[in-house]
Amino acid sequence: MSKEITSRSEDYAQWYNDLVLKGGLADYSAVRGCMVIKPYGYTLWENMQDALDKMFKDTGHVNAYFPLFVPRSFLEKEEGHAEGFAKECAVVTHYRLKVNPDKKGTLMVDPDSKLEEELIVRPTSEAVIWNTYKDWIQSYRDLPLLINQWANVVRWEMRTRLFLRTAEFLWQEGHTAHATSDEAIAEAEQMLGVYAEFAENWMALPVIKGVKTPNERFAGAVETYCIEALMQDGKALQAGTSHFLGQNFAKAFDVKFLNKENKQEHVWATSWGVSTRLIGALVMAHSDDSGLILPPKIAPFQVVIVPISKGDEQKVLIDAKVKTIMEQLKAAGITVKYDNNDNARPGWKFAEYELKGVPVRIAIGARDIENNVAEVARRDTKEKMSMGFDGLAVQVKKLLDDIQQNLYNKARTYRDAHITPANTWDEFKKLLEEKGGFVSAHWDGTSETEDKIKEETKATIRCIPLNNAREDGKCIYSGKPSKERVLFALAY
RNA sequence: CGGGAGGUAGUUCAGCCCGGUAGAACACCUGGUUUGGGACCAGGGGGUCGCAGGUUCGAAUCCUGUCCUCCCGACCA
Repeated sequence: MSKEITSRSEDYAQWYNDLVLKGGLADYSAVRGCMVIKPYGYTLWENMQDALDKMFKDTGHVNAYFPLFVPRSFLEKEEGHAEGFAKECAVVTHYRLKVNPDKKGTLMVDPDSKLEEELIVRPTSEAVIWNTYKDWIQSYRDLPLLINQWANVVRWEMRTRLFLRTAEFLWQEGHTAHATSDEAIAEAEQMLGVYAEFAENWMALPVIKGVKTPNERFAGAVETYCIEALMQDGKALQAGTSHFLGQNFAKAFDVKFLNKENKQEHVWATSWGVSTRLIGALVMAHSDDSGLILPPKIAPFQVVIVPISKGDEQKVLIDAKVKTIMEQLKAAGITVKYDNNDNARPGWKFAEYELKGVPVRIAIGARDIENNVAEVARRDTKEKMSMGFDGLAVQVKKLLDDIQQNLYNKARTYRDAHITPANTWDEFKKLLEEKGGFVSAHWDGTSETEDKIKEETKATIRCIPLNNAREDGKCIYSGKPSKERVLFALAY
């Protein structure tokens, strides 16, 4: 099998696919638009889940699970929401198959099993959840309701890409209900902060926090907050969103509570989510032409040990030495894999674990045992160093921290170098075409202008950064007055 | 959903134009030699040629339909 990775500079799309496939994260599947997440990729996702889940719980949330199917009538209730998702829903219309009488050995939909009301495979769970919340919320004492669910959702996209846009994907969706608007807005902002912290501290992925323009807003939301990341090809990727839903869903599903003054009020809502798309972001942000580079904090395993042995006697010696090293590393909280598979030689394994992005590789041969050192290689810089066996865990721990920090710094430097102000329309177009990245420019605040710019350049407003500096200027396109700059970019 | 390319062994692909017994490399299995950056020798196993029709004495190859994948576009809270 070819293990060569397409060069990033030659064909970015192919480079990305190679990374995912050859890095062992996922495979294409025989089912339209869906993918198989392999154990290595799923372990990565589990590590991400663990970190996020802890952050959710630390901010007072609990997990629950709601049904996969949404009756059509539920989805219809919030109009904007319904329209936004209508075009990409998988619909269950029948509940039974039967043997095809005209053709033995094949099955057909039993026409007698037609459902009176279609069931939609959830593209998101607001509808089902708000229908439930109606029964759970009666008084202000029931609020706030802070619930998250880990689930799969289905969106029938026309064109799919591994992790970035698949027909079915895994995610978490938080759905909260509050007594006041302020409290709900604070919740939406808090969760955006959680996402940003996760992206930066765990994934080593610098992100920009901001709000979406009305055009890019979630269907049914009053305000959509987002974190935007920059990929190595200069395109932006929406990495997570948090929505202030106002009272839209409360009104659509008639969710009211009795306040302290004994008056009925509609509750205020938020929803927020991140998905396996984050894995795509990770892949595109940190990898090189040798393969993936995974941040130590979420890597499926942080260290791989490769033995280099000549003959069975050495093998026994090395196995014994590695055993003590592994105990040392594990005691320090480091996850480690020992690959003493006989089939592959060291050189093959070196290349393989580089493809998989394992942060640190330790090679140990008889020579090393004699000298009381191990050869330690870091994936991010490919630098090799010698480390004594004594206190190895402490040094490796330090190295892992260093790699985590270095990945962030590198991505941050690249990102910061790719936020460029543009003051004229020509400059704006030139920047998008030649340099890529975020272009910071004045915008007159209208959807019409936003649409026109998209039509002419394919660039969209990624976000209006939070805490944006006020600055008087003129719209890059229409020349009308503007009070602040917004970030444009080509996006995934 | 439009345009393009494809689907043949576990993987990557050749064979198709011009119909005539199913191929290569890598991977896998056995034995041996090896092991510090993708080892070598010898032997071996493995494919209803995506699926369904049609043409033909005969179809991986020609025709029609269909499903799936990739790339570009449209679409994408």
